[in-house]
Amino acid sequence: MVIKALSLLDAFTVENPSWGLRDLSREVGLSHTVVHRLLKSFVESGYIFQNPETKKYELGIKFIELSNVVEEKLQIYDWINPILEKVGSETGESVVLTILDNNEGAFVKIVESGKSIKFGESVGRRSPLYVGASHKVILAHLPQEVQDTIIDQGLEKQSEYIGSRESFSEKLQHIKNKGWFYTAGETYNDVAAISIPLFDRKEYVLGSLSVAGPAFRLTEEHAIKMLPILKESQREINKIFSKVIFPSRRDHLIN
Amino acid sequence: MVIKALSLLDAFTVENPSWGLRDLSREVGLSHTVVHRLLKSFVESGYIFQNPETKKYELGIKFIELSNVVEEKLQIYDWINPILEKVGSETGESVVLTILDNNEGAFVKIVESGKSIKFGESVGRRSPLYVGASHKVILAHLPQEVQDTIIDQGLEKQSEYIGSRESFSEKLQHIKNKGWFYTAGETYNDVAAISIPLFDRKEYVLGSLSVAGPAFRLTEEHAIKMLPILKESQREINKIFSKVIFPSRRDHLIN
DNA sequence: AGCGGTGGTTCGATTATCGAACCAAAAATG
DNA sequence: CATTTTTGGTTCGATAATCGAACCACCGCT
Repeated sequence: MVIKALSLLDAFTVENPSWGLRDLSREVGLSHTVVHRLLKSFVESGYIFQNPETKKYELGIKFIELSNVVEEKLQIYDWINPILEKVGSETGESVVLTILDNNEGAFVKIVESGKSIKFGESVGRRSPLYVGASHKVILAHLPQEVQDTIIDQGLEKQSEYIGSRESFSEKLQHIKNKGWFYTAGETYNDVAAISIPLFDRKEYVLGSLSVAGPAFRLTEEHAIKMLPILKESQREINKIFSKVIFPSRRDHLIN
Repeated sequence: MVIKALSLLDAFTVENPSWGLRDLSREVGLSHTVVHRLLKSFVESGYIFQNPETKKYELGIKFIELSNVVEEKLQIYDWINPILEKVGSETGESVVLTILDNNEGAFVKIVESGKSIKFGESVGRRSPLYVGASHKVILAHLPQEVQDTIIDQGLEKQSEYIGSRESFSEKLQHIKNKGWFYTAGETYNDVAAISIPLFDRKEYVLGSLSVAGPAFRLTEEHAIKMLPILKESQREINKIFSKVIFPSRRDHLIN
């Protein structure tokens, strides 16, 4: 079963990039013999590497190669990066491209600010749509029913992020009307961000563009000054995404 | 069989990033029903994306996420990139980091030159060790038996790259003695490159560092002037790779 | 209408997967 | 420092998923 095999890969994260056989089998809830056989296949194909000294397993360089295939296809290097970098140099803060994928938001590209205190997140981090400005601005532009089911999920798992259903729904409505969203110290105490949604050719939300930085530097007053450059970049990126179809799962969120 | 499933992914390259079901099944030599089921699992897990309009399959954004896990673990961003960028700015040409993986060399990082005519290759491209300067300089530092088997493979498949076994072996010996290698117009007519090998803590070859550019600009005379900066960077990268173990398959080439 | 192509599905024979029980060796444990 | 626990890894028969011929419906082209 391929899905079982692929679920192994999800265990390898920036925080936890290296796994022992038994630990991994416990993490994914499969017997260690199964995990061992799967890992052996992954190793043979070059997708997972076993450190010969520690015997621990980690992701192999094949992922660097394949990610480049995706990024070339998306023309990230040619078209999107320059825009993010422009925003970065004009604002002096970190710029984050978030993409909607299967009920979650994922950071797909981060342009770090040159300053010593920067946005500490890294590419590949996923979280539910109800946490963080960059994610909420996406959620706000999804259909009402999808918002409701995602709020339900949030109330079950991490109700501290939501509060009451009514206030959260109103907040989303408010975000949608404004077309952008600023938060300070919501997810992480010292982090502030301003986010603006991105759309595809059919005007469906696809992700968001954010400027993030330390809360003491990126005040709301300061962030609002960034709106013109954000809106300009939003238009440019929307134009790109009206031609290039982004390979993320969001069919079920739209129809 | 997971290996069969993973062999699908190898079909997705920069040149060929998008596949129809039937085309792909012919490419990998599996019945289309099998490929269909495998693709369905990949899609479900987010590793492959099906373009809803063309129905064609392509790699999903999960690969961008996982490649970031690898690169963070390797501290590519913190330590290796700055070195490559320094070489790039000092030489004004493209800089390429090639890694030895399973009888092949793979481009893992490329820093493009600012000039309009640049090195046209992209990350993820793999080729046998007997083609190109960056690969030959690796081959030259592998054990004699490994060299012989790889030369055998080359003579069978693409003897035009080798010529006679004796002259090729001598060339490799020569490269090893010099510790670097320059070529112009060998693999591609207009491309020249100078390469220097990289080693891990046990002094085994791990990859190579190259400066590449158009042959008319990157003459041998010009390339030799880059040797000091290349050797300095070689030392720095070796130092990094003596601490961080690179996740590439080369055990069988060394013992 | 007919042809050859596409993506996708069904179902019984086949074949790989699963996991308890098993090593040897390396860490903890007292 | 002998004992217990835990590690990565293997074996093999019962079991459950994979395989693929034959099958749709659909599309584009003569």
